[in-house]
Amino acid sequence: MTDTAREYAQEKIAKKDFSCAKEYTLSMFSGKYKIVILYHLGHNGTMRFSQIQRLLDHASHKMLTQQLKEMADDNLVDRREETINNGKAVYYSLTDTGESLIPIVDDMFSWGKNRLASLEVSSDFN
Amino acid sequence: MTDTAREYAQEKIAKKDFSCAKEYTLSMFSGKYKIVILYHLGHNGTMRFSQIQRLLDHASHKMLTQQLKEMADDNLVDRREETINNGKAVYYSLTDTGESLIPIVDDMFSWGKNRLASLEVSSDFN
DNA sequence: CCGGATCCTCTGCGATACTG
DNA sequence: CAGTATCGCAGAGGATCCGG
Repeated sequence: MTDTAREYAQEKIAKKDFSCAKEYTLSMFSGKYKIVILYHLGHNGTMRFSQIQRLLDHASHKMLTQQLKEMADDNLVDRREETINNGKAVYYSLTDTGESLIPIVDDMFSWGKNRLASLEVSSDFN
Repeated sequence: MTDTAREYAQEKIAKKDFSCAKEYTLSMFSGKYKIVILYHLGHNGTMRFSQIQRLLDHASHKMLTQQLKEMADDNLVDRREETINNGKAVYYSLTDTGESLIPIVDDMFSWGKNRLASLEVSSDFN
């Protein structure tokens, strides 16, 4: 994102002003794809960059790198780089902090699935 | 938002394609201020437009109307309009569907508060 | 295979002004 | 008071190229 809300919360925290719980919380989630990334890492464990990219076929290379970098800065994901003979392989996994978000992420998606299911049922009457 | 993700999910659903649980779920939350609005409506009950606006002092009039309209379209909030002698008063409250999100919203914020608290502690060592 | 830098396009969103 | 319409710009984000 390089989102304004994100920067706003980070500045306050940098100044030891912790009176921004809502802004802060949102800044953890609000990035494009972040929740989906958390979800996949939570359920698949460690993944390479290219694996994540394959799962998010709408996300551009740039966006993905950006989001993952932010999440690493926020200590939600771990980034481990390995150099192979020809190139490099980068592995991402959840930190403990990232893991602690998984229940919430799961709740969000199961809420969504339920809601979609009820929409689907009521659409039978069209 | 008039967000692309939101439109994407809505189009699929309009075409009776329900294979977009993640996109759909995110499109419910991802608007600017939506989570905070949910939070306040969940904890304060029915509120007038101007009351909500006072709580979100960073949100412009335009954005608030827009977000509230989207949430009403998504059936997360109820909109009740009353005409007073001089002008009009608009009351917003959560629908049952909106209510069903409150536990998740609460979890999000309490997660954020915990996380902030631990950041605060570790900053004592600077 | 991955990430960063540059360029260029498109859009989110604020400001303003107008309706009821 | 609440919502809509128009305009304008900063910034998000895609495409592409390069460097490791």
